Amino acid sequence: MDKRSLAYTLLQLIPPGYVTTYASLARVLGTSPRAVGRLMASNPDPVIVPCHRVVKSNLDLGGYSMGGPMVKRRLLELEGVEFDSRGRVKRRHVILIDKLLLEG
DNA sequence: CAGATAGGAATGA
DNA sequence: TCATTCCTATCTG
Repeated sequence: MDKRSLAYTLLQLIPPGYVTTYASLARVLGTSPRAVGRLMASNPDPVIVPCHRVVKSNLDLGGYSMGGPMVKRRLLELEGVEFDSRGRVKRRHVILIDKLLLEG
């Protein structure tokens, strides 16, 4: 299984109202966070893949191709994700998927 | 090979 | 907490 497919599969484990981080995905994939960003940026199916549920490790939004970060934030808010006054995702919405796999 | 990226971690204040 | 600095994997030319 190539890393791109695996990344997509992992994203499907993140339910609406939650997000994960580039670093967390990168640890599972065995690559770098930047490479994960690459995978998303060159995403052929940005609608099928919920790539808006991936944010930076410091809980900043990160980038988004389809309309910019503003659109990304709207999508997350629609799913129930809350932001603080500085535009960061609140902690209770964050799922570190690599830790999830370790505990499970 | 050189440059650019939807990032991260260590460091210092 | 913030800004600075350096690092990484992958893509493009």
